[in-house]
Amino acid sequence: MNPVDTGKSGSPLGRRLTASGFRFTAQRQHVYAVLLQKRDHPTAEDVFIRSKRGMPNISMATVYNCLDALVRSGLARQVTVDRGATRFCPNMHEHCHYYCGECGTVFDVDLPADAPSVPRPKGFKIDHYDIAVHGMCSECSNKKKRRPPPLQRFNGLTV
Amino acid sequence: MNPVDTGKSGSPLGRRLTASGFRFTAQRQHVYAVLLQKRDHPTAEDVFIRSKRGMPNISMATVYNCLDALVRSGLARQVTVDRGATRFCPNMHEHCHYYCGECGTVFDVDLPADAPSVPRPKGFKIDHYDIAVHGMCSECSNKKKRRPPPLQRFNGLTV
DNA sequence: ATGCTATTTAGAATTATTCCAAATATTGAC
DNA sequence: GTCAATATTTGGAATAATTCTAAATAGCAT
Repeated sequence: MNPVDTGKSGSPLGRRLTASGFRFTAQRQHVYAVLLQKRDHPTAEDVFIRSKRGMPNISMATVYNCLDALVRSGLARQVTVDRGATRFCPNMHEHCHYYCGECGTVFDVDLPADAPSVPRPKGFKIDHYDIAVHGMCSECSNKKKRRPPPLQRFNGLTV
Repeated sequence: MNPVDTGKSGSPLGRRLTASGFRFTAQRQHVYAVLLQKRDHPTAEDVFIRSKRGMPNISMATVYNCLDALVRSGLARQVTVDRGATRFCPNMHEHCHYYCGECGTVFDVDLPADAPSVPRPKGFKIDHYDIAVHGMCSECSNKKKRRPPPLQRFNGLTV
């Protein structure tokens, strides 16, 4: 069915959860499937809405719980590129996130093998690192070029 | 007075703000001084509390506005290492943030001159990038080693 | 099948941030 | 320096994001 796993208890998903001390539940399986299905870095609320399609009674609290379990089990990553809702990403390859401050899109770019390793301060135990690149995607820069004037500042907010 | 600037209108601060289309105000000057004073990556609320010491009538909305203006003027950076309140950092050198998931501390580590540059996808205009290293600081790892058992899981939260 | 305990649920509660409208302050022009 | 134009500040309300709670349910080891 799904490109990656989403299987029963003996599946990678089930094993990962169990190995991290979590139980394998229908909700976690479903939320994980939802994450894999559309890799557009959805927020918890996005995941909630998508999850309800196949599991109408799932609750927001459960979605948060499942996402946490997935993150703690190494099956997904939290993406906090800016203020506002946290997003989630099931891509566990070493990659960085490109964030367009115009339209809010986030996309992955795999890091080259000769990864830009980070300094390791004495005593600090590194779990993982996140690289977020902020800027403007090509679509948005094109739009900007065409329509330059209609731009005003209200209370420090550019609209 | 302050190690960096914080001066009057002709100061770096004033010039930076003006160059970005912002006005130079006492509140922005004060908030910036507060940021420089204790570089522990305070949240907006921390900044609010600290700012009230020298400027008792400043409001939370103003603190947000000032912090935004500073960020947009290139005088401070937003630090979003995890869910929860955004933090602020006046260190504009190229550096990365080390975040201890145990105690929540964030500290800076300057990047070596031969910086780990990131890929530049075609058409994407890079403004800046953030590197957040997640793990456990030395203090916390020491504490953990000494007291290993008292650790329980409540609703997916490790306490 | 049974018991222990994690998980789920709905909704309340909390936290973080943004919005609003009126008062005030800054800046540039005269 | 005065004035007008407009950005900023304020306090409070409103919204958004996340966490908490207690009771019902379900997973897993025995």
